Amino acid sequence: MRKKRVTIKDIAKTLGVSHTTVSRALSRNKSHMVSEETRRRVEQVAEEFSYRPNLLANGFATGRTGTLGLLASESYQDQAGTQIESFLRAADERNYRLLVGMSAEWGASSPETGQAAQMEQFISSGIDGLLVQTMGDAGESERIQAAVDDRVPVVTFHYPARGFPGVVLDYAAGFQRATEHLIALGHRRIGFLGENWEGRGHDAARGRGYFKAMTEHGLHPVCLPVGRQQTESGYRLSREVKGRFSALLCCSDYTAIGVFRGLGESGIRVPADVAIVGSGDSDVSAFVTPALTTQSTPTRGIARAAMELMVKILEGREVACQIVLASNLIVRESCGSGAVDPTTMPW
Amino acid sequence: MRKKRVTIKDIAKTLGVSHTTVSRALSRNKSHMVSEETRRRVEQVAEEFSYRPNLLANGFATGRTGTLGLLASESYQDQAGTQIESFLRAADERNYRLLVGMSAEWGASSPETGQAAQMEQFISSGIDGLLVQTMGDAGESERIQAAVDDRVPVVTFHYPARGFPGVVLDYAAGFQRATEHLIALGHRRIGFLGENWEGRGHDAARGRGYFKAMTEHGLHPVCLPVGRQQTESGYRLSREVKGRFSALLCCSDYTAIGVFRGLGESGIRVPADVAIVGSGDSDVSAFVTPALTTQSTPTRGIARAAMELMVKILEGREVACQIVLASNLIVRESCGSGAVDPTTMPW
DNA sequence: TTCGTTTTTGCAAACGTGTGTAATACGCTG
DNA sequence: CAGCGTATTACACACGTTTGCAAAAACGAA
Repeated sequence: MRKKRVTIKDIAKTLGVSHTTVSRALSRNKSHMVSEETRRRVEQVAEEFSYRPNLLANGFATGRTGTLGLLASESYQDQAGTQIESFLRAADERNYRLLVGMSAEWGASSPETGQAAQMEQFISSGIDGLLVQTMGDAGESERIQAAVDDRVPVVTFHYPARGFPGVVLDYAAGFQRATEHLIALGHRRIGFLGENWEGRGHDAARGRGYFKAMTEHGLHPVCLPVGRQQTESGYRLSREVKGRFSALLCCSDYTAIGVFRGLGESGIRVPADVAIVGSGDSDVSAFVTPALTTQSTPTRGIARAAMELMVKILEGREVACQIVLASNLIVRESCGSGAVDPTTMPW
Repeated sequence: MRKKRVTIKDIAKTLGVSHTTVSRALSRNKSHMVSEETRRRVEQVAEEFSYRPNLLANGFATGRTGTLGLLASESYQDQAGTQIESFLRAADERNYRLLVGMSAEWGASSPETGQAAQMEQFISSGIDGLLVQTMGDAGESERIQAAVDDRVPVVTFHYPARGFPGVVLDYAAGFQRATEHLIALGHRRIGFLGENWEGRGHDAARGRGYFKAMTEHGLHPVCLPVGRQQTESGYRLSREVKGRFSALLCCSDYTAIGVFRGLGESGIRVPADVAIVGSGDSDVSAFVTPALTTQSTPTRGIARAAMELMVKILEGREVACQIVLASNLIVRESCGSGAVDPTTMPW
């Protein structure tokens, strides 16, 4: 910006060699060697001039930039931080940089700021690959397909998207298990608090698991739709619980915390009067009172696996595969099946 | 990657004009016009071929890439998500892309993955400007100076860094006010739970405000150092509270939640036995029980202001300035000065 | 027609790096 | 000494775009 860059040509000039030689000396390349003598001299001058390669030019010349696009979904507000952090860490370990975007819901707001536009920008910026957080709603795969148009390899995470390799968390099985756990505890009137119900949106898979468990046991599934502000929504929805439900499944730990508060204000006790299960196993979930029984979401594991998959694909060692991660139920106090010392939990 | 890109030369060839003309037709540039007729034809073909400009080449040619580097600090784990999201939104509004990094503590782990290395990578990748989350510790300004070396404009946020424009939150004043609030409520034995105490680290400014208020009232300041896992640390530290303190100031809402839990298990009531103040005004803070009195941290405001400052600097409309944002105390239940309906709080 | 002015277009260089191919130098073998 | 292989280096072009400068075209007026 303000200072003139040092380029390989500057180094070449000082040493009286061609810039080609400098380039080869610095990028340890198998084809076409450079004499050990020259390499030392080049490296010394490079060090002396504190030369830094221009990654832009490098990427421009080679077609690979060492940058990946990460497109997170803003509907996972509460987890977004941990999720992005995990990816940053995983990318850093493999010496990749991350162009991060957070997309609004599909079709929401102006298409300019939508997911498709973001992908377009990322691809134009020369990313080597694209990591997309999926929500599992209908037509998602086709939209990604249309936007990316095979220009760059894609790895999805969270939900499966047809035709794309990805890391998938089995939310449905997890929530089915959670529901069955509640049923086993004797609950019959079990409600589901999720942002979306049936078909589209990122709570749908959990909804399916819940639905399956309920109907298989001849019980009637009921959904209370949660809004954007998860904690506040839980708080508001708690008013509708009284007498209707003996147990609630929340698609987010934060929703559950809002419910805690609301029920507490109405004098309803958790878990004595109403059992509650959350989702996400966020850092606080073990420390709220009562400690939250929750569906674990291995955010860091997802990031790590997705990153590894991407690298494999970029190196041509893998073509297409879906890695399915299990989602465990972490039983604490809020479901009423016994207290657990929070410090013994395996984070 | 798999498909061949459409370039301006392809368009030029189809129309039988030079690629220069196409370039000018597409980048609405004042100098050297293109006839209205030609422009229409170019735009039509570009549309037809679904041409996308190669931002890499563009940036390479112009020296500006439309990408900013955002270097967040991982010690703000709990806020990182909201913080990054806010920046993504602000960047998107101004049509900038964001290369995001999260740095370990200065000097921690290998220097390869440290903050300096990240900055180096970002600058090499051709960012137009660098947004750095500061922690306010000694020597920070010099380290940034050394790493960036005037190659790219810098805007810091959270804490002031000598010599750099930035958006600053007045943590010290905020915590001083919070401490005085507790003193006014009659508390004398007030403890401070922060990651760092005195001098370095990102809780130091809060510590100074606390220290000032305490000593000015002839009271003895005491610090309980918090570890990485804020919630868990709060939980553990709560054991040391009994009989020692009547009030605690926590540098994070999550630490406060951990404390809640620990005190509750020991039969100590909040706020009846111990008053607690948090920091961050995170989404859950109004919904835990008791609702948390907390120092507000206008995360979104910081991002917006920092982004605006950066854009001004890039456009040459501003040179150096520090924008100071106030940090308010949001009084809820946990400090014992009265209950507040959480839904009436101004988020 | 000729000239001058304005508008439009093209040429060529530049940005920093990588890479295929040719050139040079050296040593070895026959 | 000729011939050949090998190790090292240089030349030249490519990547896709912008941009200064000059050339061409268009137009109006003398």
